[in-house]
Amino acid sequence: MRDKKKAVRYKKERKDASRRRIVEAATERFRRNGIAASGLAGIMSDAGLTNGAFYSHFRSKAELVRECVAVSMENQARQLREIAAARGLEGIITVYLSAEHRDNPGKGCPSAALLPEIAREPFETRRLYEEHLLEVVRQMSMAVPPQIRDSEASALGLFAALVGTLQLARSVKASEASDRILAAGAQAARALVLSQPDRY
Amino acid sequence: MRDKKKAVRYKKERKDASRRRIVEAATERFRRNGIAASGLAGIMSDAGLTNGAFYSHFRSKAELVRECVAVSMENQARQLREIAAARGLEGIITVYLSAEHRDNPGKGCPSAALLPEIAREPFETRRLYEEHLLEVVRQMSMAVPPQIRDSEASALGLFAALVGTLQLARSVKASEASDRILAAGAQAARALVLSQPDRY
Amino acid sequence: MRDKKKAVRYKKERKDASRRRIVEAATERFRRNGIAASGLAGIMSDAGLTNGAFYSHFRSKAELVRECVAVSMENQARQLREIAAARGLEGIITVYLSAEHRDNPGKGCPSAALLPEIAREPFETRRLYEEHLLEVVRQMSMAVPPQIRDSEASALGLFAALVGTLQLARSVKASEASDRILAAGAQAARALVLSQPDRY
Amino acid sequence: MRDKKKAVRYKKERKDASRRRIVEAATERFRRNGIAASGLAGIMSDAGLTNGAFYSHFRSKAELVRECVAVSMENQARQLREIAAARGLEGIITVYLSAEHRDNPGKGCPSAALLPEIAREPFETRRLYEEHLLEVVRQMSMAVPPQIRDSEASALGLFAALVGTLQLARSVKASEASDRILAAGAQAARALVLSQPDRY
DNA sequence: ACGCCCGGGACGGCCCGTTCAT
DNA sequence: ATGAACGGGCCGTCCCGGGCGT
Repeated sequence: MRDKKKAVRYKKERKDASRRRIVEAATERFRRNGIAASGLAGIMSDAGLTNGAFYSHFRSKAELVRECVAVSMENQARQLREIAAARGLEGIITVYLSAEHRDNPGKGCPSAALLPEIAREPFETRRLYEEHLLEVVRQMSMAVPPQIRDSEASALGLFAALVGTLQLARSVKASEASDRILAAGAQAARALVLSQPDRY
Repeated sequence: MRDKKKAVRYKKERKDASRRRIVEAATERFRRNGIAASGLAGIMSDAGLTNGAFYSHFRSKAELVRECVAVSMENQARQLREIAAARGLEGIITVYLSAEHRDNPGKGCPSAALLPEIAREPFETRRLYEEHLLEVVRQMSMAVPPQIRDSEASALGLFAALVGTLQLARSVKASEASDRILAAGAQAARALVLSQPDRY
Repeated sequence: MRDKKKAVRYKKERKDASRRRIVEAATERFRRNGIAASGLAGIMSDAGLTNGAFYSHFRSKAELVRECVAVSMENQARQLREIAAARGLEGIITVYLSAEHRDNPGKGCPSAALLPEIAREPFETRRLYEEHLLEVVRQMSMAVPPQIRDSEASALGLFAALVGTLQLARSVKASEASDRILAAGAQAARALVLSQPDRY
Repeated sequence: MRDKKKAVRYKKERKDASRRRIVEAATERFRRNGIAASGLAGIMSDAGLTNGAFYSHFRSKAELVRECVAVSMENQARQLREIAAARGLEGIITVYLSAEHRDNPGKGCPSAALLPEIAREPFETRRLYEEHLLEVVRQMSMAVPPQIRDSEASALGLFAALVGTLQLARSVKASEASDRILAAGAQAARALVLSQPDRY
């Protein structure tokens, strides 16, 4: 009995390795090229597999999308918690609105890369997104200075500003305006949540 | 001779009317369903034309996208100017973050509906977007209270916050969280640009 | 106005020619290889077109199947009427159970080639088949000798015997048993409907 | 040594049991959905096994098809013999053309369900089918009344009529015409082989 | 050595953006 | 302006092979 479990476990780990590679490749492609524009064949190829293997891991592309949303949002929540612990909201703003983040959408914030597409996904995907979004916001809200009353609302406003700023910066990339947008967004973000005792 | 000119002129007007209908239909569809997910056949059908007529108006779908970006951004700039003149930034925030705007992406802000897709478009489209974005921001910046020093940066930060907030609200639409997001975004937006008496 | 109609009419004829070629190619392939085993690409290729042209003629493969059922059954009804007029039921039996018919399913009776698949098709296809089947049987029943009381039932029984016999002969083809089956089937068919005065 | 043999024997029995379950599941699916439309995955699932186990039992789907043809035809021959022994040809006609047989193709006559597909199979499958068909016909021919001279030809004609009738009835199933077809086919079948007193 | 199931290609129907004769 | 036609891509499913483990 224990042997069987072990064996199953071992095989499961092998399969999970493939599954993880698929999810990683898909998350990268989705954020870089969009969901609709990312074909399964290309994703599977990135994962070192062929398209025929896809359906032993996922029932449909929609299921893969849900998995990618869940995984990438969880990763983001974890990263935000770490940055917040080390450098506070200032660190989050700096990292989020960095040129590196702007120039690598494939590895960056899923919200900045996918929000309009997520809004058009079926309910189940949106519900999943909301769940993880609230967790992301919660991580940020815990770093909001105590003198700001509604920390969750503040974190939400901050996150929205970050997402919007990054998208704007990406849409005008290859121009100096992009850096100005990042700077303006960072200034606005700081104004929103950094302690400004003279205002209270 | 004059008659001929007149006839040509007349025909040109008819053609322009068709072109305008195509752009209107496409703008609506792009904002509602996304660019990649909007087929030319459906757009042309909405415009009361058939498939084949498209290429006498545009060289490619990419060119249509550019035209739609330009036209919808111009419309937005005009609307913002009018709202700003009548009700100031407060009016802009209220209208932009209204439930009506959230629930009708097809008639709303092109940036909120399309930014991640625009970011993946070729350079020329992004250049065009930047041009119109700056005009939109300029309209808003003119309504920024004078005591705020860098009015353009403020307007940029405000616009980014509005766009991000609306996208978040749409991605969890039909959830009670959506209204909370709109409220939090509006609060943040007001904090960014509205008069703050204690600062005087 | 008349010119326009003419032009439209002319174009319609061109389109109908393509459509007819598609239906002919599909009917041939369906009867030869079965419906499920016949891909649209091969059918379109037979029709001298590429797969992309299919959907300007039919909304789906199912619609093509219906069209093929209707057309091939109509053809069969017409052929049976002609043979019956010239040579009576004896001619029908001889032609239907000929080696040529057995060896060319692609050009032969759709019922013999497709009945089990038709039985698994959606209702609309089966309804269509029934409609045309009754017409086929009616053509045969008109040639049933008057001394047989229920001519429609007799024609039905005859048609069933012909279909079953042809299918059996095809399933053992490449063996002398096939000819014996055709002969036995023909004998049975004649026993069913040819005038046997001593029995009444 | 003897133990080993026993173990081998035991294992062989287990393997044979698996094989039998596969054949049963496949026979059911083939007759219900057709050969081409029945996937191995579904068949193996019905048999309580997984996809990959298939190829330790059969070299290919075609081999499974042959096995299914052989087994189901043998079963049919046995059933026909039993019915003939108890109730003669009248019993065979009644049972074969019953509503129950029409409505349960998955458990019924393989010829009625599969003949056109069998006709398209490679030579070896058709040879196998012929072999078993002749046995089926022999069982029926033994019940043909002695006053009919060529009992095998009569049985062949009868079987063809039964098969054709059942297929027609199935192709218009859920229509009132279906029962009429069964009745007409039964009448024809009886006319072919049952005692005709006025001939004595 | 039977069974599990991941994986490989190929192809299925359908739809896309684009062209061109009318 | 029409819409048939093109060619290629989409997601999904097929049959089959083979490495691993009981």
